Amino acid sequence: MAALSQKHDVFHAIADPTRRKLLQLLADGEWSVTAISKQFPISRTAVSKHLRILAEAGLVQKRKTGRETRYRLDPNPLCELKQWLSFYEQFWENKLAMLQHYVEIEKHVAEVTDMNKYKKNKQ
Amino acid sequence: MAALSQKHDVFHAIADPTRRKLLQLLADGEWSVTAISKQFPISRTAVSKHLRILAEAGLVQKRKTGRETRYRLDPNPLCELKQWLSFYEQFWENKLAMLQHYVEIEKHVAEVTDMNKYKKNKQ
DNA sequence: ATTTTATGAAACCAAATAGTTTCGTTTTTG
DNA sequence: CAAAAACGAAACTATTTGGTTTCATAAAAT
Repeated sequence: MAALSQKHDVFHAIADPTRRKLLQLLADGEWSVTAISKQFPISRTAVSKHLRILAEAGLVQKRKTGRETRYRLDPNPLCELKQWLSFYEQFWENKLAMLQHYVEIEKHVAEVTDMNKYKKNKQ
Repeated sequence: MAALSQKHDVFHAIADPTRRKLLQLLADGEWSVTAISKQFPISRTAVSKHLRILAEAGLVQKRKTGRETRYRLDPNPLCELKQWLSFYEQFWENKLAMLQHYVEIEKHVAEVTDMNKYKKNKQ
């Protein structure tokens, strides 16, 4: 269900370093294609194609405003990645003491997950 | 040390669905190339090449025993992925609304850093 | 000693990737 | 209206990818 076998999934989308940089940039807000392109050493068309791939993976959303097309981050598909990762965390959490910081996050997640059992709808 | 810019990084390694299945299989223990190949519809040589890519990314380790080469999971490089992901977790509050508690810290950082350009994208 | 098994290297191939340049369309600006 | 700006589609190219088959080598089994 989460693993819809579309042409461009999240794993593929984030495999490219340029696309990861695009995501990082778009975390900052909404940008037009030209504005984005100025931050990269490749052509506008190349950037545009990367954005299309990110959009197909659901990682960005586009909005037309006049002659501009603006893109913004949509991080939701990264949940699939997180789920995938979570499976492997059991294998490393005992090994790596150096990840103190991120292990802390895990603790939080674990606590929250436990809280699910008696959660009150807060929305 | 984790972020060595080698030819096959973690992001690239896990982009391929076959390689993800390999990792999943190897989570189960140590397997010889032939044993692994029997679980896949592709040739042994193809599996072998995938394993090499995984090994270059540090995600599996190999051990020769007699004429066999056995591979096993090494999840440590996934930490880089986790770190990458952790940056974006602040943005997907819909899915992990319950993490608000923790995310508050991150939001503070984000606001201070990006005060000028911060835009709220409600949907 | 011979054969079988396990494996990687090499050569090859089709398709996908990441990039380019060119061109047409739409919207804004002068 | 005419020119410029913003963009995507299309055609083209070089490289990478994921797969194959073939072959050589080392270890195990007969």
